[in-house]
Amino acid sequence: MSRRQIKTRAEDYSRWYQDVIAAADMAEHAPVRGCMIIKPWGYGIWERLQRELDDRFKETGHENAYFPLLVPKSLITKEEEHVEGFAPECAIVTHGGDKELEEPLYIRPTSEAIICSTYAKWINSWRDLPILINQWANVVRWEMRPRLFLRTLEFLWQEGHTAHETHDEAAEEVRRMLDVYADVAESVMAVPVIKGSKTASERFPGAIDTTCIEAMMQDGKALQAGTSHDLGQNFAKAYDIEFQGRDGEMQHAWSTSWGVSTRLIGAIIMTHGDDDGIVVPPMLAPQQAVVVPIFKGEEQAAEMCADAEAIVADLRAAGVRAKADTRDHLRPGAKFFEWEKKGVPVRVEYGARDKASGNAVIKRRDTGEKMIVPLTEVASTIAGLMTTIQAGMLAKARAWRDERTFVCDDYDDFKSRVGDGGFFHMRWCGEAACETRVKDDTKATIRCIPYEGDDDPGACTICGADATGIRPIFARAY
RNA sequence: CGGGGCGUAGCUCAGCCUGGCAGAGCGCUUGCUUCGGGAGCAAGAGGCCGGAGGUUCGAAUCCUCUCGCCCCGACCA
Repeated sequence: MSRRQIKTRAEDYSRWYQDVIAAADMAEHAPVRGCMIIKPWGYGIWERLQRELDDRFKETGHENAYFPLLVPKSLITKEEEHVEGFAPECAIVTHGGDKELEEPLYIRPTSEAIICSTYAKWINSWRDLPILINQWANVVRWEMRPRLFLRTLEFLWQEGHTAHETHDEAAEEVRRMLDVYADVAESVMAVPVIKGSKTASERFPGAIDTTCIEAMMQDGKALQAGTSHDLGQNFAKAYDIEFQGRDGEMQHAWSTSWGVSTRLIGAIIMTHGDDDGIVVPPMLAPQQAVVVPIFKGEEQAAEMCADAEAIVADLRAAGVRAKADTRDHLRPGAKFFEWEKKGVPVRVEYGARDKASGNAVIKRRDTGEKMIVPLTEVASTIAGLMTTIQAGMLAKARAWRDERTFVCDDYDDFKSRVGDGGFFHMRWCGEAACETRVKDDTKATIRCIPYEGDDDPGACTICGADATGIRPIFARAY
């Protein structure tokens, strides 16, 4: 029957993840450990995602710019916490041509250093603020355990860097961009997320507040899908971003930074994929519909392929990204499997039988549902399906997550269950000691303290001391 | 960095223990037949057996060194 190339999720989740990427032809390992070659199907998804993000950045008043890859060591080391946080994972260039450099150059692990030091030159007056800039870039972090898309040494991302006159403005920016991320995650990627703040121990090095969106993967583990940082005046002080205020006094600017990366593709895979491959949400699918003509012999091939192209033209006119798979060295079944592994939202089958009846067969990737539709209605049906599927995927993912989200008041119960995955809302006294204890006991961490929820004061589930506010989410994470 | 495993065809691997012509499946090329869920047959192409050194008449196989990768643990978008 079917020749399975993909381990099932139940057999080996981690293997499934890798198999799915290979089967969908999205990416492969590069010669350098931890580096990734992103192939057209994977990159196509990234391009769609970039566009959705970039449009929203522009709508919220940001402009794109580009800062260099190489950063002098002296600049990197200015912000103390920042250095400590990133130094262990920096790649450093020591030679230029055949000469050893006098000052080593860091390959950016993130661009606060180069951007903030530049802002210092750009900003003199309160009239120069705010500065709202984003850049699309690659960064390098020498990670120990790479995984395609989720954690690679080099990855693609965007990083927004803004500077403001007041802390209120900066804080507003931090939340505005977090909202943008949450919107893209849910309405574009169909990945439900929870917005919240990190605890001190999980904060970006140098930030006073790190906000994040957290998603739950199908194995119940959490994935940080985006972050937006309130940097306070820490970087302004380290990099001398000073301006003369409305009152004539010199003061330090308030800065923010925020980013999402190609990791989001990993989130899509682990949120929507099934044992047959990935399932790409319609808004991100490089092809939303593929028409497979079915034919016998050369004459019929020409005829059915022409008809298939006509269906594609209808689909495009209806705003659907579509193509016909007219390759003649593959039989229809092989094509069906190929596009299924790639996660194309809808497949159209069209052969002599359909031609005779004036219909086409439509198959949904997300539900597997097959329907027979009159030719004249194929384009409009599929155009409608795009929104149906998109919404269905989000609803399904949300239901999955909610089923694995628990309110827990018994630490022993938590310890015995957290290994199976899921989000656990427990009361927390706010002490780092309790976080550490949870991590030592279970490898789980506080993923975030959500913004939405009810204050629920009581006893800290871990130590029994007083706990106030919204319950944090404890979970194992990627 | 600790523990474990692996480097042989594009891919997955067998062969190694016990030294003696370089192998299989998949993929690829060509042809014919096929074509509504991963096609069949036939003929082909494809190799510095990770690298270096050693033992030997002879090394993919034995020995030494080296490089690289994968998996499991300590860091992370």
